[in-house]
Amino acid sequence: MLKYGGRFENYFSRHHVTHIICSNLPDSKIKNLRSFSGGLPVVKPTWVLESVAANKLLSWIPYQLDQLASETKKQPKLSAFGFKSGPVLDDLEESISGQAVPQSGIATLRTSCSLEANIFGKAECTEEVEECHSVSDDPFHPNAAESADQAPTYCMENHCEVELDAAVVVQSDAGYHSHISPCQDPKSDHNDCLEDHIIEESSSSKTIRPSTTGHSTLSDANFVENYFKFSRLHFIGTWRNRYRKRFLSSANGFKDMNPSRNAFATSQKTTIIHVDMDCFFVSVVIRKHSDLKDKPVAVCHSDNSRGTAEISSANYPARNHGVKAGMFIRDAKALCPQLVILPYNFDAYEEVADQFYDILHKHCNKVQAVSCDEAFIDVTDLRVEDPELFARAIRTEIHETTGCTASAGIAGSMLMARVATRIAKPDGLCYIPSEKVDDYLHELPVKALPGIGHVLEEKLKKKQINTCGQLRLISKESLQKDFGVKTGDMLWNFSRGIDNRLVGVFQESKSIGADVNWGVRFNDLNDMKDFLLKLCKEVSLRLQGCGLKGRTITLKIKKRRSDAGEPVKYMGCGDCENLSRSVTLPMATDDVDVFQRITAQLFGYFHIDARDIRGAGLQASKLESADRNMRGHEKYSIRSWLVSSPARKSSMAKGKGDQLYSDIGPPVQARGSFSGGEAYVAHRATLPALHDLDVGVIESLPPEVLSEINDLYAGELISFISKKKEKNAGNNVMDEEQSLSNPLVPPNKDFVHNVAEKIKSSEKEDEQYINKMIQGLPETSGSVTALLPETDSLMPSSLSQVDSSVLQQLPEELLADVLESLPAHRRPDFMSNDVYLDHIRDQTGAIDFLPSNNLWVGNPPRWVDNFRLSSCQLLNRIAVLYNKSSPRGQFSSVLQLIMSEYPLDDGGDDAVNCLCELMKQYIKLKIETDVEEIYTCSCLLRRLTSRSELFLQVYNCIIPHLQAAVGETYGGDLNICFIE
DNA sequence: ATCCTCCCCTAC
DNA sequence: TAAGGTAGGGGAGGAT
Repeated sequence: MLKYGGRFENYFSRHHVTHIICSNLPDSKIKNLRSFSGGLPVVKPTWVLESVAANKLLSWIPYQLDQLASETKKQPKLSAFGFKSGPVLDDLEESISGQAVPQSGIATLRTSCSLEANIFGKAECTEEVEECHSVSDDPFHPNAAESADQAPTYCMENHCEVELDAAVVVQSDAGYHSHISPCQDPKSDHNDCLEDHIIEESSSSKTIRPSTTGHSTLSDANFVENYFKFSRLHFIGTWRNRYRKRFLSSANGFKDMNPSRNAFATSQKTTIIHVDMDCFFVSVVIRKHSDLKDKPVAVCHSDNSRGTAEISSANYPARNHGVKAGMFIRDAKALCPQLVILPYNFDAYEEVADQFYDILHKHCNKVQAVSCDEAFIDVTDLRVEDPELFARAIRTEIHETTGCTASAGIAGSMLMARVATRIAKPDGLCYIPSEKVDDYLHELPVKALPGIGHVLEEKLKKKQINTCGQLRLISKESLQKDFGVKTGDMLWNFSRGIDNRLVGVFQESKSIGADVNWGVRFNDLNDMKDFLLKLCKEVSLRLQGCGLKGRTITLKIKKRRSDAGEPVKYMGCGDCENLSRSVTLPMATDDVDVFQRITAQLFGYFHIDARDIRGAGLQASKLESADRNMRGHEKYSIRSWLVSSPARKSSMAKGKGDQLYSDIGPPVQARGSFSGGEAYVAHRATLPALHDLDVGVIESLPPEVLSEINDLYAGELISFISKKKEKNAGNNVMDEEQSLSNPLVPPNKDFVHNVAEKIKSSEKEDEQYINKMIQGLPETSGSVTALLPETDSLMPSSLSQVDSSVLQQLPEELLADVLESLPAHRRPDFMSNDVYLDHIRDQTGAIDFLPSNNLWVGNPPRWVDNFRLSSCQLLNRIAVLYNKSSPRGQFSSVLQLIMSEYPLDDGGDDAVNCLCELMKQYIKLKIETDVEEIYTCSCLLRRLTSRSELFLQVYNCIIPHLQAAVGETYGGDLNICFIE
């Protein structure tokens, strides 16, 4: 902002700016902005999309100025030609006045969108500013630079305790009683003492806890962060990632006992050992307190015997009283009043799990981790003489090292090894030789088979199937019919002890996500928005922690069932409907802002009352490594754009250019994607020959794009252009004059120069056309049609080539002329009707453009994934699909798609008009019900202007329309500018 | 036929 | 009060 200096002052007054919405400025700059603007209210809401990088935007500005200046030269007094007053006219008139258009290109930043009317209530300007400050205090806010350092959770490494303890000290938040565990204090030896201690901690935490923290999203600003710290399920769920980092990223601790015998493996009978620690969470916590081992102990967050805290793990003495994992503490205490409740000690779990796996890896190179306390090892290759002896040795070592017991099962398959462990528990060993599989399985309850949970168990029960023996009586076909092909197959195999899975097959992550389904309560949608942002942040961090990016983003919402009351479980989610929506992007991302946008969009699909939300989760799937993603990016590079698509190249090649400005180029995101000499050598041969390029088009590209293309041609492009210009200098006197006389026109981006180039390199009819144009073309057709090469008519070949906003401002008679003179057969299928309808609607006021109130969008159809369509094709498709009108979705998702992946090159006027019409109708449709969606659209659209002339046109057409609609609907005439 | 999304189920 | 996460697999049904 400071770059533009004092010009801003003029800018604010000239445009009657009343509010400033800014998305991406630090507070210090906001202060400056306020003073520049003479104290205008600055709104910095969290929902504002992050704006396009200033350098990208600015790269297009000279280009736009070019066009403006050229047009205004030819049409100095637009009103004289009967143009109706309107934004287009205003824009043009303003630029004619010369000095009003700053060279810095601020004009292109000007835009209008006044949504505070809806979001904040427009009367409370001062409060908006306050809101702005409170938002910026949020550590999760994108503007809070330090937020990345405050990453919570275990995913980071093993610093958990340090971080948490620090948090306790710094925040004076004594709520984390479970980490002030008495078990960490070797002096606390007595049971009574332990209990006292815990009770004391619990009660003290109650009194000390600041009022700002709490048990729900309503009362704790850092709820998500804290929640994961304290969640046992989160610990379990994320453990595998930590394990991978520790044990699979290096050969550390691995030992191949007998590599030379691998060759015999095939002839060897497989031997698998399943090792499982006994009641892990309890054992670890009491491992140094032998006096507790015979007493009933359970691990739980709370010792409040009236409460609904869940027992996570109970030792065998407790189980003997009927205490089970998952039970509410009040029920457990009812069954066993003397039950000792101990808090979690996640760090201890981590430590013991490491010891456990150190031991396994030390003895065997084929280890498959199931969880922190359970693993399979394949000892076939070790050719141990006595697997039982081997397993016993491991169990002993585990016990000696960790102070906790482990049970083990030995069998010929993972399935049977697991069944064996189940029999062996607690603290035992069981070997099931293959000939005894049937004996063990016959009476085994089906629920004991892996993959059969309570639902499947119930279904089987209904069919009188309780044991594996009974299950075997059912034919495979019947099982597959009732439970599906794979599940039926699994049931059939497992009931016979058949399991062909292999130990140690490393699996890549397929998805990464974060869910919170406890303590989730919202008063309104702003609460939800905040919460979703935190989820986005969390998922983004987790992805980055794994070096992955995701293409599919899924939002899950738990919605209270209408008949469900407050859940039995304190702050639980209760009986909920589970909803989920996903979007697949063509480019994988780990960008929190992208997540935020998409998430907001997905959330919009649910149309849900914030007060009914009981939980939410965000997941990224279709994962790609961040590195691979970079390489994939090259697909969208300028090089590939140049070499891969004849259709695109053709419009840049001379003699074929339909539109001088149409082929603006590939997405700016492709910049810098390749510059190495090798790439040049490899691809130079496939580039179009220099003399095939249309110099005018090349020259009109933004400098950095031009520079990149120049690199492609090893620097020959620039000199080629210079030579070409010298050669043509004599014929371009007029250009020079115009260029000099208009200080706004950068010399190397002169529109008329391009036209002259066009003349030089075009066929005869083009020359004829341009001559006509210079002689005094009717200005009525506007800028776009003026650029069209018409060989036999001054009229555009179809209305699709006309900027409809210009068209609408034509004097009525002229419009009628235009419409009538069009050859009907040249109208594009989907567009001509739209424009006609606009015209007719003006006269009759009757025809509804929209087939229904539903606009297609939602997930992209498959062609989006598979092809790189030109934006023109894309928009055609959008229009077609739009008219088909499948009932769901928001337009912003289409724009999002366009922005994130499409090479915005050959839009063409069809695309412009199509999108303009779509947008107008969409605005009309949504302005009252979902103004934020409209806002999102306009923001996306605006970002696209920096990438494509096509969207610049659409944007210029739409914004006045939007402004009018906002004014009409909300009665305001706010003029708000977006500042990068 | 094959893929996709939106669920549900399962395991720890 | 209490911290009901995470991830893979599969099925139904629809789109291509």
